[in-house]
Amino acid sequence: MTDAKDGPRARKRGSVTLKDVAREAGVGIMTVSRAINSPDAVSERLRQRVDDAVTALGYVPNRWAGSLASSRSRLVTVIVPSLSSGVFSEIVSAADAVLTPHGYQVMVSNTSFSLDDEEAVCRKVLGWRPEGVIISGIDHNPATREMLLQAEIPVVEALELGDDPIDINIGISHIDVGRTAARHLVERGRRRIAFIGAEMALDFRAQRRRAGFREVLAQSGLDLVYDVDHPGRVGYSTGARAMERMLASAVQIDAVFCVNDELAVGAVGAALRGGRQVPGDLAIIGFNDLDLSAEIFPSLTTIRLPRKEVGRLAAEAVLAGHGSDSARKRVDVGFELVVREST
Amino acid sequence: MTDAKDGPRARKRGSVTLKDVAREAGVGIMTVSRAINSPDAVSERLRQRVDDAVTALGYVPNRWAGSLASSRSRLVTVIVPSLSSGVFSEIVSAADAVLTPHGYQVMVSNTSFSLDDEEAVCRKVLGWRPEGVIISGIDHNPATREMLLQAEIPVVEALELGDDPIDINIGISHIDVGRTAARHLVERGRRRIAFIGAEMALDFRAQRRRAGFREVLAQSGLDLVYDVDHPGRVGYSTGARAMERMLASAVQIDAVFCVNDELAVGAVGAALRGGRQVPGDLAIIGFNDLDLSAEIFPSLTTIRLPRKEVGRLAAEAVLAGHGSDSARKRVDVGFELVVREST
DNA sequence: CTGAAAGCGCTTACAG
DNA sequence: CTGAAAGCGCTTACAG
Repeated sequence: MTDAKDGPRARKRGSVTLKDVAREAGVGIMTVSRAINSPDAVSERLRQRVDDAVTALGYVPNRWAGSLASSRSRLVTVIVPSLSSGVFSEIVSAADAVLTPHGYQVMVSNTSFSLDDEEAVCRKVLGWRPEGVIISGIDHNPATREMLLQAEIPVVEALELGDDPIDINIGISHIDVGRTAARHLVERGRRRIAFIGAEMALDFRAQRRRAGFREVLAQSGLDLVYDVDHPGRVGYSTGARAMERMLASAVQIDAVFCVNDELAVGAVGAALRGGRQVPGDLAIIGFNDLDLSAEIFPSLTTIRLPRKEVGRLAAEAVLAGHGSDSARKRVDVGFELVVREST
Repeated sequence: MTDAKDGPRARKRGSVTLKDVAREAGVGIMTVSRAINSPDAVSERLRQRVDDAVTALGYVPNRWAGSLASSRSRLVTVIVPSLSSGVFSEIVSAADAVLTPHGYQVMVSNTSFSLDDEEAVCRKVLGWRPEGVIISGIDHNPATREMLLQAEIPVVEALELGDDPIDINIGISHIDVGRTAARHLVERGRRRIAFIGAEMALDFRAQRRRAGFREVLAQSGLDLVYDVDHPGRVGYSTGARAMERMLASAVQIDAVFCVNDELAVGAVGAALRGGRQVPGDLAIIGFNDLDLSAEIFPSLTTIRLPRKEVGRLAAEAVLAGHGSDSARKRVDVGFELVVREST
């Protein structure tokens, strides 16, 4: 209420504009604009006068106006399924580390693993006219694909490789991850093998890891003796609760593939607390290779997706523009089985 | 090069504007604007025609133009020391959860724990004219304070309580956290007490936890028998390496305060791997109560800062506008000692 | 309920 | 090296 009569719509008080700086410095607004954006194109004397005026007034250029006039937003959007998972924040962090030095601002949005939310989020962020989009995975609503295509900006689908990328695609085969996990457990002589997942219905990459896992088990004449999509969100506690329930069941089990490391770390804790030896009684393997996974005791065998590299490459692809260089449109960053103490 | 002669500056091809939609629908641009922003103010028939045109053309309103014209950005900036730490991403996530439903977009920036980077980041993000800023901690360069003050928007300093907040302040006393940790170890009968930190020089909150810790030890006639600011970034592996080094030293130690849970979890792993009993030989206490901390074995005693509540309250404070209600300008969310197996 | 005018704060050309 | 004009794509406020 304090600004009720400050003029039409209480015109952003305090908001210093180019015109104010120009008046203060006694020059035209173009000189101010130049002094700020290409200092070399302005005489030393004027540049100094402008700088003083900018400082005196506390001028901060308005990016909306700048973007609108120049058709350049210097914005890159990163769309991830979850903001709180360490996995995705590392990708954002890696992308940010390459984009920020180039003057770009990263804008993060999350989809909560829902394709419909993804579509809504996508529509919303395109309104900010980003110069590139990094989006998780290859599964999208048709409308989402269409929007992204129409935007005519570099679009990177990250984390998983698909057959029909929108533009650029950087990731790995999650089916192969599952296969690799299964091979490892089978080679270790495990036969009574379980699977622990959570939020499986929404996580297509997790579904494919599970599918690859079962495929290889089947080749060895095995099937999952225990297979659970535990209620609750992916996280350490869900992994622990799932393991507790599994231990309480009558089923004999000698190995578990947890669909990611968060579940696996929780499962290891619960197994130990339940008096089981890991890997003696129970081998446990995860996916992601969180920083943590090497440091718990016993340390966790897992499969490492080079997350930071994905973030970095995705950002570089955005900087490079559309994936016109066809060789770079699809990058398999590969994954690595990291054998540690838990198997 | 493909768009070299598409007109002046290859005028964003593909970019559909309000005018295009208006032409398609056979109405004025104001009707389109209204049909989109306040559908109730437009006749059913026209609204339908506009909707059809929007869909047909794949129109996405340009937020730069909208923000510029309306002086509303619907943007809230969150400035954190690190993007990859789970602690900060949880705060961002909690803030996002309350802001998104209100039509706001959260923009995250990180300072790498540097006050100078913070100042630069601040200057940069204010150019996007956010309607609110949530910033970590109470330690800022004078220029940063000045900028934030001038912006005349709600500013929330989060995570720690200070004497002279810029605007709104939501957090806890980190000195008290340190005191609480010390009291707990002393009450448990520990006497040969160590401290493990990392990146201490840049982390003022961590410094104050350490100060409070030492203060209470001194009251019991004790001092740290081992005190390390381990090289490397805060993280699980740094905690593990610090513990390994400590175990290799000649000093007798029966308890450790790790300045945060990431270090503490790594330290627990390394202690176990080094053949120590936790808490038998060594009690370990951390700070933060990561989701993980309750699930490792032995589970970690720690001090819980209600991070999600901080994020939520900060976002709500931004929505409520300036902290004019003085009772709400300073919120002590409190912390809680969570005693578990590691002590 | 609908629309033509003016303007948000910049940058892009274009003149000097 | 410097500046006045035009315009980016919207919304506000004012008429009908």
